[in-house]
Amino acid sequence: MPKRVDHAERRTEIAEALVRVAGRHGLHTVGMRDVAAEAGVSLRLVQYYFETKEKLLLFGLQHLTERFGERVAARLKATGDTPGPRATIEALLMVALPTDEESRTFHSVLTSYAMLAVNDPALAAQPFIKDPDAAEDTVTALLRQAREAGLLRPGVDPRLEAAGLLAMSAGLGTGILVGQRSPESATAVLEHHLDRVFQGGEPRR
Amino acid sequence: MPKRVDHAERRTEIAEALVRVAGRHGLHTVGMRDVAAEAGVSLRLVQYYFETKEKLLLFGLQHLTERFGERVAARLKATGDTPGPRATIEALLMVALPTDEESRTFHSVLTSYAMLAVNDPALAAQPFIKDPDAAEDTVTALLRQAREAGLLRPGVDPRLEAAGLLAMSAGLGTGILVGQRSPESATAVLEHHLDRVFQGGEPRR
DNA sequence: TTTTTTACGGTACGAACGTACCACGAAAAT
DNA sequence: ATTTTCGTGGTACGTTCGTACCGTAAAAAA
Repeated sequence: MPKRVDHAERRTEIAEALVRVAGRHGLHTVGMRDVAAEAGVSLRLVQYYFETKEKLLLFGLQHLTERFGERVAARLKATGDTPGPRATIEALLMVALPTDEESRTFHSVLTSYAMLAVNDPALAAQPFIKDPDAAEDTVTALLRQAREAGLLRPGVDPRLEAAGLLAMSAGLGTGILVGQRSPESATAVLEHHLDRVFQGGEPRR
Repeated sequence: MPKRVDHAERRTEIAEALVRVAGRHGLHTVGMRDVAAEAGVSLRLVQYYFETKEKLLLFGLQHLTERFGERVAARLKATGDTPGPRATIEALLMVALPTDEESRTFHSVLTSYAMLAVNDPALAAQPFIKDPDAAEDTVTALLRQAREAGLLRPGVDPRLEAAGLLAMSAGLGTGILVGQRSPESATAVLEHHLDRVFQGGEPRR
């Protein structure tokens, strides 16, 4: 009974199954059969929608970065009503931290992809965050805006600071993932750093 | 002609072969046969010295973290003669950056291990840096020492700052690895951040 | 000197993997 | 009404992987 099927939708479902099993057992363990089982379809179907495993992996990465981008955007809009550049930046950095199960999956699978990409040109060609430097540009813009409002300490270079902030957040994320650090201590570190970037404010304890 | 052989030495040789092929083709691709070929021994020998792949992987991680620790220590001693806490910290953060081939391998293989450890209890039990928080402790001590010498800006918490610094360095490292950032820009970011942690000094450009 | 380890080679086995092939009912196109 | 295309299942093939088994020369122990 082949009623016409939306390929894009099916591919998305399968890609999400891929991400789920990758989050549970590690990206290196997932085979097409696992993806098929997780998606509740036959192995043949996975083959049908993605001819090869490489293509499935590639699409999975694309999908994951998109989802992540959406998550960030959503978080931004949610915090956007009560602005203040610092709060916005804080929110931006926090979504990257693996606090709940979903963000843990994001972080670990995305990082696994990154490690694959180190020796795989096809994956390396794909960006790991929607428009690679979009996040950096956003934070940079936010910092510039803050500087013009006189909220920044003198001597802070928005571009360099943005890069540092993002890198720190990523590094802290990995730390949480491997259990070296708790989410709370990670946010404390971030908070403390932001205290050193932004002018005045709270004597925080 | 079985002249008595130093097991520890052989195991080390094999482990280094493992690290080399992991660095070249990715940790996920290495099989026992690859390791054997790279080490110039037979598959049987790898089996002989490490009964199982899991044990080989485990030992490989241990060995890698040791090598990394030694590398850091060496760099520290090299910079130790011309002290100044800032120079020392800078050196410490720089060794973690994947600039040459060797450090690229360190970073990528170690990070791959970290991703494996996320869903593998046996690996998760092993630390990824010699004495997990040794680096953090060192940097913290250095910062305290700097503070007492009046070199730090006020309000800097040594412990939190150390954690942030290390996380930033790790994050920048990954950025370099995947080609999102050049080593030069990474050091620029680090430098800029240190400028904001340490008192006075250079008007830098 | 006989016996037991030690260090090592070769090879085969069972499982799992990605992929290719064959089949088939139903809808769309002709 | 016939033919083509689409969505899907099943299954088998070739490869590779980790591991286990068998054998054996030489050194150490007896």
